[in-house]
Amino acid sequence: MRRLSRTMDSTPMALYHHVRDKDELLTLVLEHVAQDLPRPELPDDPRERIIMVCESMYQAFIDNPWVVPVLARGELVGPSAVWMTEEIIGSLIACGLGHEQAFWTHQTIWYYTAGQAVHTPPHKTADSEDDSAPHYSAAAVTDPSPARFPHLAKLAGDARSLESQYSYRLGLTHILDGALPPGSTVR
Amino acid sequence: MRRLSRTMDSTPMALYHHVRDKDELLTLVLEHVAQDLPRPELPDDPRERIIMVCESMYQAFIDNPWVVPVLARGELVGPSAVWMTEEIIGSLIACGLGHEQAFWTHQTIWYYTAGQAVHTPPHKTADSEDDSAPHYSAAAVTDPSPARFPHLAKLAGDARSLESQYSYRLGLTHILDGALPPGSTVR
DNA sequence: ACCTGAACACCGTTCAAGT
DNA sequence: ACCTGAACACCGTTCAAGT
Repeated sequence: MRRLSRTMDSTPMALYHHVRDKDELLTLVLEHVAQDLPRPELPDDPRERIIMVCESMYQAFIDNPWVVPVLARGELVGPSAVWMTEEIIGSLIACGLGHEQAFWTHQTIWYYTAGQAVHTPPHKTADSEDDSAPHYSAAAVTDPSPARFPHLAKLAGDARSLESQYSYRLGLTHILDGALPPGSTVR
Repeated sequence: MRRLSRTMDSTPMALYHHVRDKDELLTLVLEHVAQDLPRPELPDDPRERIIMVCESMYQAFIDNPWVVPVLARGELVGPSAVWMTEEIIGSLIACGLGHEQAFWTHQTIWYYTAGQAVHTPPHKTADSEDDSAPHYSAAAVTDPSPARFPHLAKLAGDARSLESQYSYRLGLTHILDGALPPGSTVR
């Protein structure tokens, strides 16, 4: 609130005349973002629809990282983004799931998406400025002892390239493969 | 830091003589928590091993919710918890995955686990006290218009019971079913 | 070596007051 | 109706000083 009011050359308290709370402000911005989300043309195949909706949802989180912790508090999604939930559940049903299964699978997808979004560092913006203040940075698990952690040791070298090859889509397709009835779609 | 020092009847600055940073302190506590984690006896079947390790990982997050955002910053896991990663990747390989596939599937599981942990509200502790300060609470998607959101409308009534029936294990098994080669285990 | 006090630059929010 | 200033109760951290 203080920072925002500063960018507007105003006082913190001016904001409180338009908004009860920081929470109310966040909700309003959330809905604003939700309204601006592009609504892509979806393919006919329900499995492909799910993937496309989920990827735009994921992209929305990457573009607006602050949203994820706010949504995690469980308040609201911004009504203008509800079509995504509807679309995912509907397409899951079209893939042959029952209503309950569809709901649960949506839940799984949601957790996966939010989890990855939380762990994806926000865009390096211009004002990152490479800080160079050393702070305390813990030694990562760069070289695990091969004796105790043989598999990690084997992976250690290629960790970066492996991580870069991982994609949101990969995990999503695994979830779908595991949740959808076999043969629901050509694949 | 200030709050902690207050509970110790000390000054904020006393802490800084033992620790460079808030980050260093967090890392130390993180490692302390990691060391106290119970290490369950694991079954022989690799798929069951994965499930058991993941569930204790998930339980650890539920018990220590503050850990999740800290880990999300990507610094460190606490060396004493690395055995979990090793165990999961090893068991995935034992299920028939290649090293890369195992790494990626572990990644998927991790995102799913973190995502669900973030969304699970912390234990209602005694000091929650039901606040009763109304604040701003957004109207949830309780009754979606059946015209625009037919599936959500159908689910709306049972949302609570459906959510309560959902379990961490369900999503996890879906991921495993989708990621593991077919017939890798009896199922 | 270990701790303290004062200070700096932040937060969200309340309350009484100004136009 | 809209904005302000002073105040309260918070943050993490630095810096000079005390024992």
